[in-house]
This record gives sequence, structure tokens and C-alpha cells, in this order.
Amino acid sequence: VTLSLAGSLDEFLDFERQDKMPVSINVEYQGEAGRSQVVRLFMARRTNANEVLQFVLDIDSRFEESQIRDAIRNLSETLLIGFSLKELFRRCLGFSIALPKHFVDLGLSAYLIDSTLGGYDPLTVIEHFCGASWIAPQSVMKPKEPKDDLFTGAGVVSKDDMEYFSYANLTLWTVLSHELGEAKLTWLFEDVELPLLVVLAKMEAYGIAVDRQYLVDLKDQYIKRAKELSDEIQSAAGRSFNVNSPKQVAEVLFQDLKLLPPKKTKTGFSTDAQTLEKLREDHPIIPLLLSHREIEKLRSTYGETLIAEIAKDQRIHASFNQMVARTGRLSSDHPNLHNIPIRSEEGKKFRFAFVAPPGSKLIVADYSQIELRVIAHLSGDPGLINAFSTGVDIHNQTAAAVFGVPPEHVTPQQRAKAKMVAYGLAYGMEAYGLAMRLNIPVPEADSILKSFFEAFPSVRNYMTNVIKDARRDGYTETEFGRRRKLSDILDTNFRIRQGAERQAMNAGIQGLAADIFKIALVKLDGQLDGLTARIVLQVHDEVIVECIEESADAISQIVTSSLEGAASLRVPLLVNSYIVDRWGDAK
DNA sequence: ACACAGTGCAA
DNA sequence: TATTGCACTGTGT
Repeated sequence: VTLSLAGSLDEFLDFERQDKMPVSINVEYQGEAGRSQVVRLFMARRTNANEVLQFVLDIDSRFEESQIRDAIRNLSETLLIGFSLKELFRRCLGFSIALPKHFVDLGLSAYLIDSTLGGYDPLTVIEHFCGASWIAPQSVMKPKEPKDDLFTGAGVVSKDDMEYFSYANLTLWTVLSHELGEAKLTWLFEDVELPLLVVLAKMEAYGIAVDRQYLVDLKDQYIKRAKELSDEIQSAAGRSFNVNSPKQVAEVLFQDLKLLPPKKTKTGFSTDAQTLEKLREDHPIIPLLLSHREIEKLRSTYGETLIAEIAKDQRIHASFNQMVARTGRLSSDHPNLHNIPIRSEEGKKFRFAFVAPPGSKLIVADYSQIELRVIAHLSGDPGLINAFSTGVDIHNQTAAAVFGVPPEHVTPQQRAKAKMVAYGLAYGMEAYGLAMRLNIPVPEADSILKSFFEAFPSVRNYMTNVIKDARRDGYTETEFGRRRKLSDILDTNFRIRQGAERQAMNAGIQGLAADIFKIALVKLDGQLDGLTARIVLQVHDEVIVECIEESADAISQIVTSSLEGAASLRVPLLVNSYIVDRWGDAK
């Protein structure tokens, strides 16, 4: 298969050696059954005579490796400007090809300027930052999903298309680099997000080792137990029905068995776990349904999905997306490794499937209460800062302050309530929400919140200031300059406006925690360079490093110091770390 | 094939 | 009526 449109690689590279004009680079994906992979590169540049010189590389051709190697090596001194560079780099790393030194990802810069845009594919970014005058050639179809590239389906790329995107990429970078500068986002872009792009590409390419047989055994047990439970449920119901259908479950419970529906959904009666919990004592079918739900969840979402994602190297290579979360966090998919169960004993079993290969260890390190520390830092509240400086148990300290008792007399219930308040704070929670989650009357929740804000008054000040600033600016900003646009902050609808206010409060906190964590990842990756240790996974405030057994203690120290030194706040950053054989053994 | 609803897992 | 995500199964078009 050859898709060279104009000239050969030699010609393209030969020209490259004559001057150092930036090269426009785009990546094409081919999606297959929910996953996608890079299949082609489109490179183009403008000559001094303002002509487009272009080269198309089919990565799946039999020349793939050497061609990519040549192209990347020869372009290594040139600035590459384009989209989806993480995917390209991941592919390069799979071939052990050294990555280019100078590059700019246009989607990533657009994300920093406006994280609420939604999609960051070339056409969306061009439309948003270049305006309506930029009409794409007819032959260029807008992809249905951001992961699909522009050229998918066409098979052949026309000269017009290449000219269009070559010019668009170069123009976009003038616009976006200017806007990054205006918004004071240059540091975040150059020193955090772009280096992080490479760190993530490396993590994806390296993957995390899993114990396949363990997962298959776990899954088979769940299949067996789900069948048994399903049979029991149907005989308890006195008829056969699909236990996995919320609609049919509602029919059985609220029509056949005449139970009283506690809650409605848009289309009928709710059968979620919280609702079923209320009905637990009313009929023997309820606990069976709850067990079945749990087992089916574990079987389908974790058992089946994780097994399906294991690659030939017996490792899972998830994607870590840098341009999804509005707050600046990362997200994970194919598979999502950010929601592996931990709370229930049954679900936690999946964490034991993530392993260190023989002769290696996993270093599992996580920040201790980073969001609450960020709240203490941002609000400057003396009580909170003091609690973090002295207290070994922050929730015990805040509970003591809220309930007016000495720390040693705080009951487990009081501690649980204080902990719930602390986490709710980051989300802009109110009395009603706290009452629902603690299953207590609203007035009691209200009084707990009042006591909290009396004990830590600066926290409330901080929250009101954040909202005030957001109303004035139309966006929030973290201390590192990350922005979140809030188009609903002045909405006339009370509920919509209040929703935006909660997002404003949360963006400052979740966003700063995300900044710190990203800085830590970049820092850590730099520290591990040249050592026999690799970052294999991250989960918002937790990082897993795989290293050879002999160096585990030393690497553990490096991980801890990298994370703790990522930022200096008004409270210390504390990191817990564990040297283990399996993820589930941490803690 | 696709979109949406309901549900539930994580930080 | 607490934020940010991803993804399963069922269901209707």
C-alpha cells in the first residue's frame, strides 16, 4: 500500500535539511471494535515559494518501522506542529523509535485555553480558533468521534486536503501560541502538559502487567454465582424475567410483589441500590437482587472488560486522556483503570490482578488527602493549616472542632461525619446533600455545616470569593493558571446558576490538585530516566512504578520525594508509599 | 447501528 | 439538592 502523494520521503526530508521551517503533522486512526490505533501519518510543509510539500506514511505497510524511524530521525531538529501526538509517540515507542525533540500539540493547547470546548479534533479547533472563513475542502469529512481522524474513509488524500491542513496547522499555532501567552498559560503548556504528553505515551506503551489466569478464574466464579442468584431471584418472584433490566425489576417489585416504590426516575420507578436498601427488610428478593447486581457489575465491567484488554505481552495498555476533564484531571479508557474497585472486599479482588513481573516490585504511592490540603492552602484557614501541621488524623481534628469535644473523645460516627463534610466541601455540598449522604435530618446536617464554617471561617470566605471572581471573569483559575470557563455562572435560572457555582468551587480545588499531580508525574518521570524503573499507572492522586526488586527501596524514596516536592503549599504534602507484588497489597 | 436511560465503579 | 470521569446492560429508534 502506498499513499505517497507528492514526492518521496527522501525528497521530503531532503528539503527539510535545507531550512528549518516547521512541519505540519497529522495522525490518522483506524477504529476497530471500540479501540483505535494510528495507521497513517500526514506530514506537510510549506516551501519558501509557498508551495506545499507533503508526505504520507502508511504505518501498516511492510516498511512501517524503518520508514517511521527515518522520518522521525530526520525531523528531530524541526518543530512538529500537529494533533494527536501522544498517539503517534506511543506508536513510536512501541517500535523503540526515539521521539522528536521539538513539538507542539494543537489540541492540547486548545484544551488549555478552553477546557469546555468538548472536542479537540482538527476541524473543531480550526472552526473555533480560525473562524468561519476556514471552510474545509468538501472531501474532508468531520469525524464522528474525536478519536477518528479527518481522513478516515477516504483512502486517498487529495492535494487540497493536505494544503488545507498544512496551512491550517501553521496558522493555528500562531493563533494558539498567542492566546496561551495572553492567558499566561505558557508555563503550564510547555513545562507541564507537553512533557506530560510524553510521560503518558510512555506509560501507555509500557502498560501494566496483569495476572490473566487470576482474572479468568475470578470472572468464572462470578458467572457461576450470577446464574445461581438469578435463578433464586426468579423463583422468589414466581416468574421468569430479565434480572438485568431495571424496568422489569421495577415491574416485579412494584406490581407483582406490591412493594411501595420509594423513588421515581424520569421514566418509571427507581430500583437503584439506595432504593433497594430501603426495601431490604420488605421482601427476601431484595438482598438477592443487591447481591446479583454487585456480582454482575464485577463480572461485566471488570472481569470481561479487563480480560478483553490484555495485550499479547500480558499487559494492559490503557489510554490516558489529557483533554477530557474540564478541571484538568486525566481520564482513562480502553480500559478505564481509574475506577478499579477498592471499597468492597469482593471488588477489591481485581486489584490483586495488577502485578509486578517476576523479579520486579510495584511501588504504590499516593497523596494523603490532597484535596483537603489544597482547601487549607487556598483558604489559608489557620485552624485547618494548624490541624495539618500538627494532627496525625485530620478528620479527627476537624471532628473535634465541629463537635466541640477534645480529639481523644471524638466518636467514630463524629469522625465519619466530619470526613463526609470535608469531601463534600470540595464539591460545594449543602445541608440537604450532607443529610442524604449521612442519612440524618436536614436540620442536623445544617448545624454540622454551620459548626464547620464557624470553626474554619476562611473556608467559607474562600468559596464566596471564588464565586465572585468567576462571575466577574466568566472563568476560574488555579494558582498555576489553569482555566475553567463557566458559561452558566450568570444564568437567570437559579438551579443552573447554582450548578455553575458548585463547579466554580470545585474547579479551583480539583484543578489545583490536578496541576500538582501532573507536575509530580513529569518530575518523577525525569527522576526515573536512565533507571530500571517505569511509571505504569496513575489514578488522580496515586502513581504506580514498576522496578526491579533490588532497587525498590531506592526507587520508593525517589517516588516519595518527587511527589512531595511537586509544589510547596501552606501545608505539607504527605505521601504514603508501599512496596508490593500486587496493587491490592498496598495499604 | 446508534443513542439514551439506568446503574455503579473510582478519586 | 456534591464534582470529575468511563462503561456496562437494556431498550427503543
